[in-house]
Amino acid sequence: MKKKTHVTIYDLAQEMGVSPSTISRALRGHHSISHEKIQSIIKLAKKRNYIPNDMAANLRQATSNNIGVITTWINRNFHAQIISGVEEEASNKGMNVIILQSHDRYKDEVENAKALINSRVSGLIVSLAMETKNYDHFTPFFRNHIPVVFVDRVTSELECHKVHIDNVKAAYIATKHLIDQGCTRIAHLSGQRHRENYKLRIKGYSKALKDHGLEVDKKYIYECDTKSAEEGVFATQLLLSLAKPPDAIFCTNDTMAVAILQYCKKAGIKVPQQLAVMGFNNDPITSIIEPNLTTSINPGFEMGRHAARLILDHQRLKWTNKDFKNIVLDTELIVRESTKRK
Amino acid sequence: MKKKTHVTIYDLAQEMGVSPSTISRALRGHHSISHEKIQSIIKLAKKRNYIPNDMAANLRQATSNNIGVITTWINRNFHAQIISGVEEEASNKGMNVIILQSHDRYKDEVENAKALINSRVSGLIVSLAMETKNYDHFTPFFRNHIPVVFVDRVTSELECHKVHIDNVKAAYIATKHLIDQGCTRIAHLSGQRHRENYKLRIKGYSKALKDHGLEVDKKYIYECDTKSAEEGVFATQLLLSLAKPPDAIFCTNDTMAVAILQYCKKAGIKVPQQLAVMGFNNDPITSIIEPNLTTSINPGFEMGRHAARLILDHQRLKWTNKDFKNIVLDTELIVRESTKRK
DNA sequence: ATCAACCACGCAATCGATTGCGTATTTATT
DNA sequence: AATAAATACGCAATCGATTGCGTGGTTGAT
Repeated sequence: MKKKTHVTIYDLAQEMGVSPSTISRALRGHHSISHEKIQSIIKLAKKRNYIPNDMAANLRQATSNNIGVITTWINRNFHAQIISGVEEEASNKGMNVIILQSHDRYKDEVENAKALINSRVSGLIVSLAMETKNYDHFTPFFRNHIPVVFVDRVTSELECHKVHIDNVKAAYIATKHLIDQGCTRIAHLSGQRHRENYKLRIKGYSKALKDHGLEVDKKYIYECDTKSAEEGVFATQLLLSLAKPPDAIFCTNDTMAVAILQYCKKAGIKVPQQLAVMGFNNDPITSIIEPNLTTSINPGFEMGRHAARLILDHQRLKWTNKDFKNIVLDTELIVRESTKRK
Repeated sequence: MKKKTHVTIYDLAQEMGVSPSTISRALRGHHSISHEKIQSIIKLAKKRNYIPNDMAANLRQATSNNIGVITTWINRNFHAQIISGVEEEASNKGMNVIILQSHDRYKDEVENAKALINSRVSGLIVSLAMETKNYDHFTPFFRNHIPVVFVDRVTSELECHKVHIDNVKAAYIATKHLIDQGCTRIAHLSGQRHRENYKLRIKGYSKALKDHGLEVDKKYIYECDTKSAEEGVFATQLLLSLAKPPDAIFCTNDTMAVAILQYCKKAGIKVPQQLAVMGFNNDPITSIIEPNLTTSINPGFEMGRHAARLILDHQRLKWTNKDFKNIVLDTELIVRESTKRK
């Protein structure tokens, strides 16, 4: 006995005594099908529990209704925000979102890219892994005219859509705030410099120092690997053991900054008097930790929405591979107690 | 001019002078193709940047290599953990994860279910929306033998795979802890009772009270709608304005508990002496807020892994629709300062 | 020498929906 | 009245990979 499978338009066609084309057209409301026929076909489809097979349709149309997302860690607030934004924008246009995580590893990112191109996503949204220095795994997308959007973790080595913040400016403003509070030995816990975000933040940080007559001391810049709580504390201990320990630490994420605050509490270091601490991203924890953490808004959710919209627009408006959008979103410094010295 | 599209096995076949079948078999390492031919085909495929079209393969094989996930809010820590677990387990078996959020709305959940059945996911993982009381939108999955796994937010109205914790026990242990600390008027901020998790927690809470000679006062049980920070504070204010205000509040999530701690600080209410506060889920914030929040571990990541594994096993072992697994994971009470009265 | 068992591969159908082109019947236009 | 245009639908190819069945050619066993 043949295994019973899903009901198809052929089944409906046979039962109605019309052709499959008519069923297909009726179900999509094609104008050349009479109104009554459309109604009765819809009725029959419901009755027979007909379920359209998107795969078949997509194959035929050489498209797909899903957007691929490669992120580093889904369970980090900032990235969850991005995904949430993408999903929100995509799903109300009938698009599905396929999510893969790279765990900040190059190898995983390559695997993910391969999986997504194989499944013929109609667009790709990527937040680059920390490790990634080579971008060849994205060329199949370009070659096949599949739009790629980088969010937050972008690269200037590739020409394509980008959604990010002005990292130089954000870091400059953050650093300037510390200077304004009277800090003179400001350290910076950054990410690895080859990842542009961090390079740019170092740039903004450095520029702010120079602009205000402070020298940039390399010993004060620590390039983190994982940017984990542990690493933040480790780096802080290292910095505080210097001959001239810093009187402020500007962290490139909130996780480290919060960990430092906790460490300071244990170690009896007064924040912000002895050490001003500043984070980045505006995670929910920043307004819960005591003292509250000064940080900068990094609009993950909005980034996600914009990224998804770019994919959608790329399709809809049939952009060529030259119409690359570069969307720069606003950030904002949120001043809280961890840096208020005055 | 014909628009240039992806390279297919037909293109490769033509160039090699063999049939498409041979290409297909070679690429999948079929034994009936000679070893040298396999090698040269692989080489050619690489040279021509051949990209397999999973959609075509899936269509033919009446399967798909993606798992659908319907969650409530991606950007809530607990749910992000679940998704992360699913992705982790799925992706190293070559499966992709499609994520949709219901925002705790019934209507969205129905839409999501429809989208996922249309895209022919090979399995569905669901954490039910708060609003959902009717489960008919899942019957297409059952009818088509697509495995469905409920995680955390399960329902007893449907027979299928489930991954959750023992909510009665967890709530019992939590409540007992408060009793042990000398609390006698223990309130409970719950979710809507029709969602089983919350009903069961209310049950465990009530049982603990009764078992220890305390009466269950309905005024002390508040069923939250959104379980947001605001709602938590609102409910607390309500409870504290009672003739006999509670001396402990057991919240069904950490968000509310943390908000209450913050409120208490402002309002000058001493925690835990005047009011003991307890959360649920063990979000990262719980160990950051001061005083640290007592809570219960809710193993989201592990739940996600188990759920994905069930889908995978269901496929691999060709389970029938009767082999339903009910996985109950361990929880653990994490006692911290917010309830330590002794 | 003979029959079985492989080996290496091709043919053509198949998965389910879409769509360009063609046809036959009406309706509208001038 | 004659041509144009719209209506209502069917035929068959198509998207790209998979696979049951079939066919010659080898190898091995008895």
